[in-house]
Amino acid sequence: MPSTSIFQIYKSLFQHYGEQNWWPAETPFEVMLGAILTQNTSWRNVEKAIENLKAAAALDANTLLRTRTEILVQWLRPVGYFNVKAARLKNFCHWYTAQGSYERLNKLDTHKLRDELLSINGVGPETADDMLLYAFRRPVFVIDAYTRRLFARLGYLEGDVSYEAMRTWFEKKLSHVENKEQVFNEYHALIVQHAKYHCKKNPACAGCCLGKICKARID
DNA sequence: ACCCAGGGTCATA
DNA sequence: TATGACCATGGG
Repeated sequence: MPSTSIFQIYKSLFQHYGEQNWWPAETPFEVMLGAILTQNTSWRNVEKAIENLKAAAALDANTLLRTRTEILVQWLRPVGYFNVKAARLKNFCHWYTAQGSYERLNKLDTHKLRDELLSINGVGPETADDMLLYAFRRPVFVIDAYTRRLFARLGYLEGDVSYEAMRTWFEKKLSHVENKEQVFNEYHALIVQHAKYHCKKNPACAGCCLGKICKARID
């Protein structure tokens, strides 16, 4: 286990990349739709689909529920898996409207809200945590493939530990920090940013995903 | 031509 | 519980 703290890695990433200002969306509802649409899909493609929904003035639960699946699928085409995701969006909208409103949902404690989100077919642990962190501003640490890969390469964890085990591990390591919600928000975004723009563009980073930062300040 | 992208569900053993 | 198949467009 490397000696550098998990919080120190955060500080290094933040110093290197700066604030990420996630999630790129205008409303909590848009955050939640985007979280489903970006499943195993590049954000660039999600933006196109969101644009289609906005152009059709269909970025709300009731309109989406009224929209015929054949039409919705056309709007979702750029994200891939459009048949699957059209069904998942409708599942989500059914749940969302049944809950009444965002304000009402936001009254639930984080554990209860997480269970509710996970009960929706098409919302798994990572998508639920995206929603909790970026739509409901709860201090939940999101685990994604980049997080697994990075911290496995740095020698902190095995890459195949369960989602829950890894999430609680991070939350424990960061249990002392102030403004947890804000730190978790930036941390996840920074990990994605790092994976997208550093590892691939820095050949020297081939074996160590934290690249220059890792060699200069962490290892 | 191949691989990956801000995953999740379902059938099978 | 643990794999594998499947979903499907767009960019490198």
